Amino acid sequence: MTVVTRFAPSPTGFLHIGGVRTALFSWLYARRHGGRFLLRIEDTDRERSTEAAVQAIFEGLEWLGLVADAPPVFQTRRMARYREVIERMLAEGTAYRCYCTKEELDALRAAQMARKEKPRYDGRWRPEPGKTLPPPPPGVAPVVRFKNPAAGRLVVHDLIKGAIEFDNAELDDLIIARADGTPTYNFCVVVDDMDMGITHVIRGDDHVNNTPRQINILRALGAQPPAYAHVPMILGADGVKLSKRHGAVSAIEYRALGFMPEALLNYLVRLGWSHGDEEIFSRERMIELFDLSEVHKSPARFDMDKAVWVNHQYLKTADPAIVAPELDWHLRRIGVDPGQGPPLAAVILAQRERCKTLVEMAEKSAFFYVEPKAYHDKDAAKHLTADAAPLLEALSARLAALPQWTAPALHEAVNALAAERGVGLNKVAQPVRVALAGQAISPPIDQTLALLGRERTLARLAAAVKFVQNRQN
RNA sequence: GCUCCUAUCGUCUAGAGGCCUAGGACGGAGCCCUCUCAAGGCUUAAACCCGGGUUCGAAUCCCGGUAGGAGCGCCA
Repeated sequence: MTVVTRFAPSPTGFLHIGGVRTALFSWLYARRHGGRFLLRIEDTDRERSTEAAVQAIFEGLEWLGLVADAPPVFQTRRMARYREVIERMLAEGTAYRCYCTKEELDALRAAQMARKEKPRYDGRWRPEPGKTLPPPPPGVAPVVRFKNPAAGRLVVHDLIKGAIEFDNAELDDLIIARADGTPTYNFCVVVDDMDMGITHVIRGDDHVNNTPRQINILRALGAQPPAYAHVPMILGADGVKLSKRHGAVSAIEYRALGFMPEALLNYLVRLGWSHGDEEIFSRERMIELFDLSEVHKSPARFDMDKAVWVNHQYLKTADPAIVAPELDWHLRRIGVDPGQGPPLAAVILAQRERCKTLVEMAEKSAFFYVEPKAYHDKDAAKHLTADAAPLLEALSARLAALPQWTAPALHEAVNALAAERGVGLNKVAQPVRVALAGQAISPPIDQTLALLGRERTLARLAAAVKFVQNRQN
């Protein structure tokens, strides 16, 4: 049997990071078993679903590389099919019409709560042998309810949580079609999973309580229920359900925060899953090792510090050709055109040890492409001093005459100057840093010079000398 | 209230009855290295929710508490 998994978000907002993790698990499981991963847009809630949200889902999944193996299924385009199945169930007696009004139902619920019972439909329109139903009241459009088995137990063999038992008596007759004829969530899910040939439903564990109902509907339809795996949700740092007030919850926000897609995936896969002491997993390695049976049953908290650490591991080791497009995106985002200046790959190699995120890398690398707006106050005060000016001038003259503009030659030139003047290397390097980068932070000075190029270097050294002189007057 | 789920350092986790004096990672503290910022190396503090049982032996199995979470919609 070929494994078929699916990710089924509802387009009512952004692509939630918790959703990304279940999508990742579904994707990995399919890949691991040579199966197929499908995408389904659950847009039956016309009120809240938006086209923008659909686009956000596509965009997020594409950035992360969690691509489906077939075009997405939209539930709103399957209404005819749902109606057909409802008619069939009505005809077969596994569903029935219920003429209760919302007001009646609200009153029922309130009464049950007052009696400290679990609120549930009392079955007043449920047909039973020997039971006489009241005549349908005029003017009430009926809903359709599923006729759930009244007795017996049902056990869900969850691939993550193990056996979970439910009493059918606990499950009431849920509505599968509204008064206006449109189908409801639990019903659509069942029909879609059946029609799409889903073999493994991997979803958030807020759905465990829906599972026995869905299995019962599937059985009523004569279909073989898929295997289920309910993954625990992701909590914020404070242990409360991850929400907007925790900062970034939308997957795409992590791009803006400076994450590499592979790093985000790596961090996410380690939340609730592990393989011994390994921390870093390439896509291939995840696919090779991932297994639902090793997914934790308990929820995990999102730890931004660790996520950033993982990101740094990727920046440090990834092929610069992979990082370059992302850095390009971030530089342009802050108004820097990396077209004129050193190749991005070379800058990445020089910067990646000291940058944990692409935001940081872009900020620290902008000076290779544009003039620093101003000197960092404290750094200028400390390093662009009267003592430093002559050193900058001397270095400038030396560099202007340097035959080879290469890191080793530049290294030699700077060292020689410091030695001749009898000062430590830092006495030269630090003022040069501020002159070139605007602040006392940059890659090793020889690399910085090599990347910046002769023309820009000489111009900025001259400007720094002028800056010192102006301040003295 | 009812149903269902969960429980190892601050956080993510290893742990399948003796290998546990509970291991790793992030973060913290300290030291070393060093032209800045980093990176790196070394050292260190830090946890089995509680109570019963089973067993020669329990973080691991069972029961009961406690705490947290999810669900109980003509939402998905």
